[in-house]
Amino acid sequence: MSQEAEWIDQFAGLKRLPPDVVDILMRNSAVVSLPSGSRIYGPGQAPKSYLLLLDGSVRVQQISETGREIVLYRVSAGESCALTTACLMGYEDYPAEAIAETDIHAVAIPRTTFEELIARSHEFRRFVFTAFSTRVTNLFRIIEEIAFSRMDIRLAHKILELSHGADDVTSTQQQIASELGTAREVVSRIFAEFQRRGWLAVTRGHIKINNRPALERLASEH
Amino acid sequence: MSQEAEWIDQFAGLKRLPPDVVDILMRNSAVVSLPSGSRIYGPGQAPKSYLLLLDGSVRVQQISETGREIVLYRVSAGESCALTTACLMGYEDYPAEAIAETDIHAVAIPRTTFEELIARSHEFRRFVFTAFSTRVTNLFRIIEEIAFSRMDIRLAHKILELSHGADDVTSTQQQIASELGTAREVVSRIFAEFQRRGWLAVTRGHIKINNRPALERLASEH
DNA sequence: GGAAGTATGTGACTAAGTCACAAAGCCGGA
DNA sequence: TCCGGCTTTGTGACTTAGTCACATACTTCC
Repeated sequence: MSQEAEWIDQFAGLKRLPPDVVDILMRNSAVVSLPSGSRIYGPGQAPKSYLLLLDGSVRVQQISETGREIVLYRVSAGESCALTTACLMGYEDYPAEAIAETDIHAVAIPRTTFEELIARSHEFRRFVFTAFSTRVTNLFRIIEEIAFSRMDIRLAHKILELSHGADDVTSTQQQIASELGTAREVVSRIFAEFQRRGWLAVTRGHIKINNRPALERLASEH
Repeated sequence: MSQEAEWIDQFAGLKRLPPDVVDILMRNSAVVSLPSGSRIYGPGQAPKSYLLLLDGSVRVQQISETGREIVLYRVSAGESCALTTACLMGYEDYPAEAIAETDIHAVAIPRTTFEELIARSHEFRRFVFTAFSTRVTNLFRIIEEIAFSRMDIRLAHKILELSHGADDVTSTQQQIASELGTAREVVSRIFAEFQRRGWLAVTRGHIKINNRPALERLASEH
């Protein structure tokens, strides 16, 4: 129980749950582990429980018939698979694919327990709906980006995002292309231009940022 | 009250609500009317209540800085503004814009009542989450289309959708371009090609379908 | 009938995606 | 250590999509 009391602290939105609700949550949830690379949900693999991620990272993406991919969002430690849950509750098939990017630990809440928590607790509702709206807002942003933004701007943005403030990014061009839903050749050509300008140094599987302000300036153009 | 009892029948998912829940719903909701063209939500104009559309049609769209638009989805009579509501409950700003396409009548449920209904009724939760997952599924489909589909295929698809089974569509090329998030010139050129093939006849503000099977064949190429 | 406003067509150009293939880097085994 | 196979990256040639500028055509209404 003390171990369980620990995990709940990872979720800011759940800290204020009343004790009886915490009790229901604890009794009916389980901590699960999955190895890196496992497919958590996908078409024909409907979600069965609400997941709260304790550790690791989950990538949610769509794959086209021609094999091109686009990353819709990531679920990180301390977050929940909010949209999946909507599909779970609406009994709809989940049309995207969720892949564990690292080994992960998560709390699994069965559908019936999830419903009970929703019914009982204002705080839990708030937690769930806030997660929803964050994801939906983010999806809207992605649609806007794909439809209206230039690829060089999106790429500058993505490199800065992947760098986490450091100057080195370890990723292949194909992986970055998949993040953005474009073709590898396009990434290669834009990188060539960025290198020509002295903003980056690109080697196999690796990008070094040499002029962060320039990238930030370009990224902010949208 | 009999008038109110009528509107609830328009929503298949609400028919089985228990009487006490119906009572709460009736006491705390109001039927509102808005003229065609009114902006219902938008950035800086946060939703204040959950809307159930009785009559008319609402277009939810995004507008880029350069003025290009894209339609995300429509809310029709008998449906709810599900995504908006998530933002309402999550207290996040709604990043898209909802416009009444026709004069509309809708039932407005205040946030606090909405929460009470969610807490009390399994059927109401089911109704809300089903609407939610339908919208999210649809957003995923749009992202896939924008990112991976050819414009001629998307355009064929859209014309068939706008035709509602008839052979005439009344719409300007600019309106169709906005639906698809592309530029008017692109629509004009693809129409030129469709006309060359004898599939369409295009006049000012009007499209006549002359070869529906051909359009369907192209649209189904996905 | 003409003016103003709206809608459509088109050329020239840039950006992005596709296809085919070459070249370079990496890794493991002989 | 060197070689072969695999992965990653680069590039030319081409198609598709979006942008900009402007011409032309249709409508409406005075």
